[in-house]
Amino acid sequence: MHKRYTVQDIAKRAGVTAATVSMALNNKQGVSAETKQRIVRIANELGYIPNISARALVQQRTYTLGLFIPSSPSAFLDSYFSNILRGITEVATKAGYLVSIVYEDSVHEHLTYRVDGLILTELKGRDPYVDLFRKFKIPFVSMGKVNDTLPSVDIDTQGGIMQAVKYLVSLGHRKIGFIAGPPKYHYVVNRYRSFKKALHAHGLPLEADWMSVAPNSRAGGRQAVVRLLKRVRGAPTAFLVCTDLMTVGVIDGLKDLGLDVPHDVSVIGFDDAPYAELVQPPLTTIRQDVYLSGKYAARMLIDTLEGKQSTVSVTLPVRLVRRKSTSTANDSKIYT
Amino acid sequence: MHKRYTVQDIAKRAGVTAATVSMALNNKQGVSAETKQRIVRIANELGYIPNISARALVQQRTYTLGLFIPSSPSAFLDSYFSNILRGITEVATKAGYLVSIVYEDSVHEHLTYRVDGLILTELKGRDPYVDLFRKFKIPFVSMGKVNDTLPSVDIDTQGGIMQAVKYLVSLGHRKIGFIAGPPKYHYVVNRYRSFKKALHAHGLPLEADWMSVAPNSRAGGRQAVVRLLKRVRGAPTAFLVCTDLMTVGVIDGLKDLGLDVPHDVSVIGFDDAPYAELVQPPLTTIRQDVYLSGKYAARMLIDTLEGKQSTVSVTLPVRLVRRKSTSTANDSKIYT
DNA sequence: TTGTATGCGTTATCAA
DNA sequence: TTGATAACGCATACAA
Repeated sequence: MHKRYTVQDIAKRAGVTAATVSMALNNKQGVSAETKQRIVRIANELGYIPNISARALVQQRTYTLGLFIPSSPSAFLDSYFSNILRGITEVATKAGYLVSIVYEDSVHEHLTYRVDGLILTELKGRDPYVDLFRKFKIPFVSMGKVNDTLPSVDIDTQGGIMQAVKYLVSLGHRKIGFIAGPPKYHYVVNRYRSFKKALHAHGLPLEADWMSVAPNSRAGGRQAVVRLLKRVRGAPTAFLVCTDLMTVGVIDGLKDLGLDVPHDVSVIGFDDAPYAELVQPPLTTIRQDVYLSGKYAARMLIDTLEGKQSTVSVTLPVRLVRRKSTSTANDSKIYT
Repeated sequence: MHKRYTVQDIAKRAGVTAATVSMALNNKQGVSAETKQRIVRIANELGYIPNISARALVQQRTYTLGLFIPSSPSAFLDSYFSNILRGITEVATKAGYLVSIVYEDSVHEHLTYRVDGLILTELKGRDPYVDLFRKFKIPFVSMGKVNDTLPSVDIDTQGGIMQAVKYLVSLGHRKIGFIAGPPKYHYVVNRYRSFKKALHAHGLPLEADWMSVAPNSRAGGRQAVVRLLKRVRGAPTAFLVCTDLMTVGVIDGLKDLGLDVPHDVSVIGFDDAPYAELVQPPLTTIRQDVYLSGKYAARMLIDTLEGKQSTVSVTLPVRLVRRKSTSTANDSKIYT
């Protein structure tokens, strides 16, 4: 690249000093309109770009946001991170921030001097990192609520699951089971709790037997539903499943047992992953807009970094997408 | 965070000067073993972490790698970026580098002072950015070969497609068509060229009519195959498709025409996207290891940044994954 | 083998 | 409203 101009270069040409240039370019008060105009013009002509490192050094800030990702993210298979990253990066860029990836393994190296704040994903129940970040006083926003005091971007899990259960009830289902992922994750227990509330709201029974836990994977879903149906009599005619990924496995498992989706059993997933409409049958699922979540998270984090008043938490809407994995209740087959 | 120690702090405690500390910590020659040992010990005790901004300022380097992503990446639906990012970040972190995301829209802001080098994805035919980066003298490694002189990490497209065609031939197919994505992308023309070569190697005819171009999307695949089969007589019994995503659409389109995959027509995809084994039928496809590609790219870029001898390009193997979208040739239906 | 001096480019403080 | 000066933390050239 040709030459990298500095405030000095601009100062010289504008017949002022570097300090004035700095003030002018940063819209500080105390610079006359004319000189400011002149300085800005010269800066543009020269294609001046400030040296972030120098600014960072004096201001003790890096102007970069970190996206914190657990080492073995369970959501890696789908496009969760692509989307969240796009949302974050879009608003961060506009605000002059860079977005960096921080993996669990390397938190310590990056904690100091590399990022001004973090956006946290896939938090676990008692997450040691939350404590670490608080101790280090590094600002963060969590994707998914941790507790009521910590800043977070959450989705309306409750509302989404309420829609799903309501829809199942409208199809005649009264016995609804739940297939859960690992309960160490916040989002998993949130989804389960919401499920319980939704059942209650509809006056439906909650049978402990109708719940099954497994890893968040296709194999997990399969295994969970097979185990459940083998041990239970008077089984559910419908299942709410923790994630779309597990839902695919649940459909496998049902098929193993000679049960057809949606003819014999209805299933509803969560997330609306890209493959949700690709699989057979296309999944009825609760869609969340991860891209939008990313934008909110970045906005909130940047606001707090810049000392602006920021909402401590937002809850974004979700909506039920009706596809082919659900139909009217049909007890005949299950009861044999 | 408690206190951030500097080289000064260490120097004071070690009874030496900051310069010596710097040299010791960076393994430069000219520091006695004892003092070096002492300095290192103190640094560890204090939990010293160097201030990257200060270092960057003096060395004119940022110690961050940029992953350059087009604004509307066609591969966004699948986990391409998640995987590549993971590969890049793993090796970058170990080498002390941070990885940042650079979107097309914001290249200019980030070009200077924010990244030391770039890893390029989804390059187009005459990519203006390549010229820009060369003009700015910013080192880069491209995912997918641009030309013979520019550093790149590529996959053995030729080998993979050869395997695929060979497999189809072994199943009795002699009339093989090709469904292509937008020819502005390098990878698309690479795949098509390899296809032509593979046909030639097996003495198979290449009919211009058996090729169809469409956007890299599910709808694109569907549309491409339907158009092709409507205008052509004596149609192919098998298709090679540019991406798994389009392959899903091709299967849709075939079904529209009353054709079953794999009974009537065989199809082979490319990439082995996460959903490749989730769809019906599970796709036979050419698998590439994007994660590994990311690791190589990061390694190469860091080597060049640090002045080490680096390979200008590597070609990683791919392999044919046989699933259910292919079977023995069956002309009966098509010919009616 | 170690110390001294200097500069990287910016912002901030204070004086003019 | 502007200028002079210092400081951020580190690395390096050169002197001791």
